Amino acid sequence: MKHTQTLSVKELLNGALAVDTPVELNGWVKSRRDSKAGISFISLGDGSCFDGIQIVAENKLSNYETEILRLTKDCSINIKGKIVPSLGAGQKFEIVASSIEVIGWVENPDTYPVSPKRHTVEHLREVAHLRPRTNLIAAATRIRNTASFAVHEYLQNNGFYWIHTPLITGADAEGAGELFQVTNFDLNQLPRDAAGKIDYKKDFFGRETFLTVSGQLNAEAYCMSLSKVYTFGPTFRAENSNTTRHLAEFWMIEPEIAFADLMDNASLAQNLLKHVFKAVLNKNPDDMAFFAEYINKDVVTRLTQLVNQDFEMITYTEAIDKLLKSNKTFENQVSWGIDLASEHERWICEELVGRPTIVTNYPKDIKAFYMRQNDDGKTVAAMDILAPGVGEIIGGAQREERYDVLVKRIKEMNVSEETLYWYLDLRRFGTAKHAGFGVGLERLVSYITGVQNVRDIIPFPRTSKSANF
RNA sequence: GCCUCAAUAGCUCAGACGGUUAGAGCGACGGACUGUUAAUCCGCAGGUCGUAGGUUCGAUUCCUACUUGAGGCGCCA
Repeated sequence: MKHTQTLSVKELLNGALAVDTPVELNGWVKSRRDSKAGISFISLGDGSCFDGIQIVAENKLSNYETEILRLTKDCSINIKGKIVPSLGAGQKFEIVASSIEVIGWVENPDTYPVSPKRHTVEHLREVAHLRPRTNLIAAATRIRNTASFAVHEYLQNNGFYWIHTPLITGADAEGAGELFQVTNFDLNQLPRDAAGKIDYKKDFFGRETFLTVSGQLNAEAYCMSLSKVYTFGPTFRAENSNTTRHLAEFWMIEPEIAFADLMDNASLAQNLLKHVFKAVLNKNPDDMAFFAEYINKDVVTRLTQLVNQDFEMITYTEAIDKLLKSNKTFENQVSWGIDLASEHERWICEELVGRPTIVTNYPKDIKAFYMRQNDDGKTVAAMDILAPGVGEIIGGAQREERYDVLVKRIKEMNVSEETLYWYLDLRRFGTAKHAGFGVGLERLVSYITGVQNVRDIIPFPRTSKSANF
């Protein structure tokens, strides 16, 4: 039976144990400072929170000369000692060690890729298995966790059911981007039919299949029974996108609400985002302070303001009007009917509005087949939420619930009616107006933290020509 | 997919009309000092200048191709 408790750094720093209580803890050395007076200070981290706890190691420890003085960043150690009020500034509590056991040394600290200095994110991506040991990636990871949990929390508290939609899909016609094909064919010996075409009847699923680009269509089926549903999982796009805001594999949150229109949709999106912002501000103040100090000084103030402020709403037509009157020259010419280019979106949310902006009612010709046609015959009930610095973090719409209108759109836009028969069935049997949207988790966390590249928000980024680790 | 830029020490970067021994900061290592906090100060080691060709008496420097990385655009979340 152990006499001591093993606690996390977070618990200890929060004062979970009374002074003088014996304690045991495990973690990794963040830094070590020696005094020739015969005392070393080890900052120990275990990832439970941003800060490390200070370990005081005196030279009377049996392995002081042989081991303690050789500790470098990220050596793993076990400490037994007791918690005491700190004599130094900077922390309330510290641990006086009665024993320190080295669990794992760091080989060749001179070439260790995450040495105790600032590194570029580009370098850290090349050592993605070691980068969680940096303050930057650890903080982003904790915030990603808070944001994810807060999404579930908000939706669950508001009557939504989490639907586990499939990752493998036969629907290749969602128009949301290029797909990764899923097959167990031997690619060197593809079975052919009489016409010489690849015979997918012989493939695992007996048809062509792909990784999903969105759970939306499947979620809509469940929405037409459970009323308020959402998906939250990985999504795949085989676009050869080379930007700071695209990944081939990313996580998306897609709520879908029945008997709801575009305004209900926008309101849900806004409340969901505000809840997530609030949760991060409450649960990760230390991590956010780090981003404010090293990445973008505005990240905390802007989130704080947003929590208490409604997002700006503007129609596409109004946006075009403002762009035309802006007296600014854009690379891409502005006229009603164009798809907004990045420079236009940036101008709208960064310069015109200065905070996240909901743009609604886009021309139907630049949007997906399932979006509900407005009475003007020219626009659809779509919405994008644009965030300064990141661009589109949410895309959504009220869905076309009228069978005839939907069929007409499918034909006009050359979408495969055959593979979508089941989707059309939803309009034939008890259809109802409904709406939903997709939030890119990485873009959301990128906006929250100010970290510019989504490759640094997801643990192991997958992009074109890059799937290491 | 298109365009642009980059590749020199473990990391971040300088550098040279093409010409002996290629520099700095950080990190590592050694020392001084200190209840220290990204400590401070002193010192030491560390390089096939991305790969393959070409031009040249001579290329890390110029040219070409390739590889890798980054950024912008498009597509979107």
